[in-house]
Amino acid sequence: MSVRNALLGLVAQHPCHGYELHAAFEALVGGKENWDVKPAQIYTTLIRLHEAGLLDETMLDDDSGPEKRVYSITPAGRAELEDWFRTGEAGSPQRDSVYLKLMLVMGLNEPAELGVILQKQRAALFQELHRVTDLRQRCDPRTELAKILLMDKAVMHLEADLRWLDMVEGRLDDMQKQPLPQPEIRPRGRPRK
Amino acid sequence: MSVRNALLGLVAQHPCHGYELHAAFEALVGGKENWDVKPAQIYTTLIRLHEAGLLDETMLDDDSGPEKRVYSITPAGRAELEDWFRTGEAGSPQRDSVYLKLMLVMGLNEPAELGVILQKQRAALFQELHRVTDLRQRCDPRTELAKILLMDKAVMHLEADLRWLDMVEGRLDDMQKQPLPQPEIRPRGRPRK
DNA sequence: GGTGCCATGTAACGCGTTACATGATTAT
DNA sequence: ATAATCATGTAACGCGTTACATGGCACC
Repeated sequence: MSVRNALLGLVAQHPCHGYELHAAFEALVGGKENWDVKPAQIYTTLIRLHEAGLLDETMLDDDSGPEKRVYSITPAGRAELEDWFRTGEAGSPQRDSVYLKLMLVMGLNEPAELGVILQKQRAALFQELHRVTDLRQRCDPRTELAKILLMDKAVMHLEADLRWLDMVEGRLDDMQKQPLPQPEIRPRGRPRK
Repeated sequence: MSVRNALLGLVAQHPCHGYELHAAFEALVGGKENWDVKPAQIYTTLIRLHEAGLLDETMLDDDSGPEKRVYSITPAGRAELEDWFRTGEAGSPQRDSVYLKLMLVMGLNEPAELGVILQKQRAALFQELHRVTDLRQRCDPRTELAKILLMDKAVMHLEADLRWLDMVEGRLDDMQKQPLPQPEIRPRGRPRK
């Protein structure tokens, strides 16, 4: 959902065609390393924004290559953009695959796997942490402050993930004593009062 | 991508039909509060898993309601499940909408909006933090240890987000001195070496 | 025997990815 | 002229959500 809004915001700065917007988006988020948007998504999203009446579209044929669709923002688009700006978002809760793995493995009674999973997960997090801190070091603080902030956030989340893994490991023994939560299947028909 | 694997894992415990799996998934992740999977996704995902040869499907008509499709795991399915278990995942990098908002608003030269955005975001994070800590308090530590771990992770991430907002606020003045990163548009044709 | 709700799906759409198609431009 | 690569898309699919459809069960 963010790409859609980001495109609105970019077109709001000045009218653009798809290729420009792809490049602008990439510059905005600090390169493919951080967020690799594919051209296809740019183009299809622009079409939907146009169909929704948030962008105007006009064909332009300067004589420098293929015809371009140039988009500009409509009043409705600007309104939706302002709405987005003023809306706080709290990252959607708990879709944690590590948690799922642990629970499922416990259900399958393969306790030996538990250690392996935690180990692999820890390794992946460390590797990513290394990659990001590395990228961060290479940023020029005079011209890429924003990018640095992004990396800082990533680092903080990765560190939180690692601390959480420690917590989990500390409580593994306790957890193994608990059964998988059983689903509640209700009888059919109208509920008896 | 996790629903798919979670369903594999649940069917691996014992053969199931769609309704059961929906209930089992919900129990596994600790209720709609944490992860609200819609039945539609369960059913369509099961179909894809079957088409991919990871699940077997047989129709069952016990005389208690509509016919059910009962799924059981195939060897290929079990293999893919084990693969998933042994694979570490590091949450995909930086698709941060707050960052996007800040950058775009700065580009539009509406510096007054910056404070509003941070304020709304902080409010949303606090509210979510309150909701989660509340849920956590209500968990029974003797029977819902796993759920508590999930909540703890959510809390840690929300706290990280709030600390990051503080960092951002501290550097807002510096950031406003920097222009939007400009996209690089290359000339057409073959690059001159 | 209606009525309402529960169980089990199907259809249609939005977002995102991968693969492919088409024509333009330039180096050789 | 050819080949390479750039610029601009379209097509098809997976995941996820919302809305709708169908038929059985329980209750009045």
